[in-house]
Amino acid sequence: MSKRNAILASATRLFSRNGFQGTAMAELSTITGAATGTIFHHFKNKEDLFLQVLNDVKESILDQFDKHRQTCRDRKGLARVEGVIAFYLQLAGIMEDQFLILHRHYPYQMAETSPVCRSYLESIYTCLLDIFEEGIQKGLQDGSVAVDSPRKTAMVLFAMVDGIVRLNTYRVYDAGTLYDNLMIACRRMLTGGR
Amino acid sequence: MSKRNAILASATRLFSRNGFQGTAMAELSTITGAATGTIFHHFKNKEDLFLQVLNDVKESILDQFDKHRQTCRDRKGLARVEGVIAFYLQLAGIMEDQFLILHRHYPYQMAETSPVCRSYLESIYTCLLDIFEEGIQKGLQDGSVAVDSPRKTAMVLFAMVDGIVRLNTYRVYDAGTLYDNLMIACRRMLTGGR
DNA sequence: ATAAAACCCGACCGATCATTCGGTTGGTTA
DNA sequence: TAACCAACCGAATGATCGGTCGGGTTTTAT
Repeated sequence: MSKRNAILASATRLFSRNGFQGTAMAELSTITGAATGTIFHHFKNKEDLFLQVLNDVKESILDQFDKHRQTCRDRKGLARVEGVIAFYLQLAGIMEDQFLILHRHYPYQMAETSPVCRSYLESIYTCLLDIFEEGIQKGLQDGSVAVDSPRKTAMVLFAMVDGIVRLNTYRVYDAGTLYDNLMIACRRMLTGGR
Repeated sequence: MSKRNAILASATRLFSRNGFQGTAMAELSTITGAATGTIFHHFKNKEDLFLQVLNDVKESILDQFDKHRQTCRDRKGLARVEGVIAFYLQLAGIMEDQFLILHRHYPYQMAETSPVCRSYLESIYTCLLDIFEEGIQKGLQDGSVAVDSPRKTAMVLFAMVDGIVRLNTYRVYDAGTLYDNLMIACRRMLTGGR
């Protein structure tokens, strides 16, 4: 692995675990074995490094969901949405650091002044909401789903799943034991019972 | 207002907006007009100050919900839960800073080493979940709610509402327009249609 | 009135921070 | 061979950080 990529990988872990302000360039230097000068050779400053990390996060998440989207083309709408939720929970476990960064404040704060940052976040959330909505739309056609506003329902659904992931990483409660209840809740929300 | 309380109030705002590491004692000193020596006279260090802030957050939130609990004694279970959600959304708007602190990473990180911090967080979440569960239990008795596990349903419900509050403060999307959909989702989750 | 206690001040300290800079290396091109 | 360049290094820098300290002022109790 090139030094640049090693820096990027370690930065992802440090930023997600300790936050932006909580991550020292000196620590990153120690961990990666790269001199501080090397880090600033590859990235013009700390913010730039963070942006590159966020870009990687965006690309890997979008990539994963693009792949997943193709595995459930033929399913019914409701089953598709359920599949997306299961995949989201699974991915949040595998790509813990990437999801953790999205649960921190810094990117959203940065987004208010940096259009690039904002566009990365928008890409991610738009993609996720689109996938949820896609499943709902399909469900409306095949009759497995009955809701008023597909987009808004997708938003509420996403808030629920993401909320559980967040409370899980913060150790407020254990998401594993909630899986079944989450699925039941999802089904009820989308079908209105029956 | 005493200097101590002025410091506490400003610290709440700074910690919530800029985070723990992002808040400088010098800035707090400037804003409150208290010398840094004065701040450290009242609070033994930055962490202690944060704990006091968190304690205040806990007490004010618990206080608000205790008051609210008494205004809906006679309502049916389902209506009670809906009332709690509406109250939660309203409160998250009014007490923005307090809720924002609970959406930051720092308290949960601190909770892993500080039992005091952990107990504050536990008090808050236990109280909130209890209120949700209470409504669900009542609903099971009066027939307005039909679910399997009241506690777990309360967790999923809370994750949904809190998730929306979070995505709202991060400006990912606007919670105001989702109010109706949220309520519908809640009702479906609890009744299973019908 | 007076002593004690509590409150308040801001200059100061050592540590740590992000960032810079002068210089070395190894591979590529002319 | 000579010139070049991107990758790499780490000591040095100035700013900023949390926290201390010695001394002053106000409040309280007796």
